[in-house]
Amino acid sequence: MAVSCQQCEFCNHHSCMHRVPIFSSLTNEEMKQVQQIIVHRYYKKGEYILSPLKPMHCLFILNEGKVKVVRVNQSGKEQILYLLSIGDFFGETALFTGIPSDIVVEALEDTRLCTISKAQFSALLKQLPDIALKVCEELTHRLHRMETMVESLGSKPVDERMDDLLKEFSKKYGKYTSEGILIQLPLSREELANYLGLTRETVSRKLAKLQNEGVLKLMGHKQILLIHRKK
Amino acid sequence: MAVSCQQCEFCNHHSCMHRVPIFSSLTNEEMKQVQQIIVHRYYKKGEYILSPLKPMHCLFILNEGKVKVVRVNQSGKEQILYLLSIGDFFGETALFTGIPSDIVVEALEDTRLCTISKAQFSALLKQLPDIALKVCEELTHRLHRMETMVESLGSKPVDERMDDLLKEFSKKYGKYTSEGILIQLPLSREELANYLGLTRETVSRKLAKLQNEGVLKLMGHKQILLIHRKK
DNA sequence: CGAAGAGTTGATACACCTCAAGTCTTGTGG
DNA sequence: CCACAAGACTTGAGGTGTATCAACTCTTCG
Repeated sequence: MAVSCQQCEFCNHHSCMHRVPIFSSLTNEEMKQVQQIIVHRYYKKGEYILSPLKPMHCLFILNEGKVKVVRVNQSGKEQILYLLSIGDFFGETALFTGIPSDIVVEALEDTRLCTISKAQFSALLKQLPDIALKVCEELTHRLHRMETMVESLGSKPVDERMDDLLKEFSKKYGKYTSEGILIQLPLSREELANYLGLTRETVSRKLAKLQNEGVLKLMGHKQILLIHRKK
Repeated sequence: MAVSCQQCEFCNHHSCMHRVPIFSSLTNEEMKQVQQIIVHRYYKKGEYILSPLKPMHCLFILNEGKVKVVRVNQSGKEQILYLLSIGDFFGETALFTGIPSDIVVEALEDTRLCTISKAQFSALLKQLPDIALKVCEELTHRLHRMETMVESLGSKPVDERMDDLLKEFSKKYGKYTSEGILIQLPLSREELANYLGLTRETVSRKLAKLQNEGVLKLMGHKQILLIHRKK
């Protein structure tokens, strides 16, 4: 259950502002002001934060935890669009367009986030135009990310998509060890498949193949050790 | 060859401004001011407007014609990302991020566009913050479009992707006639394939199948008649 | 420790890709 | 305006890789 915590023990409001790119250009005074209108919310692992059945017209900014952003099509198949972490935001579609929300956002871990209502964010943008610039930058990065994903799904062979995924995950979730890079997987095999446009079985087989080739080592269901030399 | 036309016979500078969403909120006075810094360029059908070999750090706004925005991967395969028409812009990646340009933009028809240098656009955004808001809106629409494309390439069967393409094209390029919707195709079969993540042969076969089913009628290489009842 | 859920592996089917040959458009030049 | 050549498209045959279905094994967590 989501807990709203205008003043809660979990977080230092001041420090969390600094982690958010779209507010990075603000002065301390301005940040204090933004803190006034932020509502903190807390979600447990597995909870739905947003879905077409439960639309919320506000901007969500991730403060702690990880979420997946998913499209579910008519036949029930999921396509993962984003894996978001600290500093990332979502909910922009409802804020800047009239398009009804068609995404599902689910907490992959216990997650804490800041929310700002549409009305208050609009007012904020008018008052502190620098934020709009930062939002443009962030949106452009996101757009570039999606374009790369379109290229990948549309015209890259599956093996290459797997390599790219391992590269991405080693950067985002990997830790260097003496034997290689240890990746803490935030997704199940099925979710990996839904990210890559494949089936769970194919992902299994591809990972097994890479293990046989000595590229990586599967450590239980939730960790992968990338052997050095291959990135 | 690109022709720069600060004052040219092709275009009425004033009227073209009104067609561009990102400038739609401006007063006449402000529009006049924007017109001062715009450089018009003209490209012939088939010309490359932008490519990694010829990066240009400016915002491009389409005034007349159509362009395709493409990613080309190492093995030479093309993935079409966007088909842009009047009022659309591109070049935002170079403007808002430090990411080197990795797209190719090619004129599908004789094309006229407005360009604004990075420096002047930055100044403009500071001076007229409403523009930044409009840019956010447009970027969000583009992002939503790309997310739909990711969903489509990642988790929709090919037949459904074809249907979606026909729907999209009938809206963008179709004209109502007594027999159905006549689509003027801006793309070759190969380009359609590069848009859908398929091969030219598969597109041919799918279209032939739809023709056999009475859904559409192929009229030469560049037109499709969508028979009524099926959208 | 045990049960439920997640993952793996195998056999088979099928859809798309590849390669190749042939046909049709289209636009140009006579 | 017609003929023709080049390019675009279509069609066929065969191969490949991923999806599907099913049985089984392994992790994980209460």
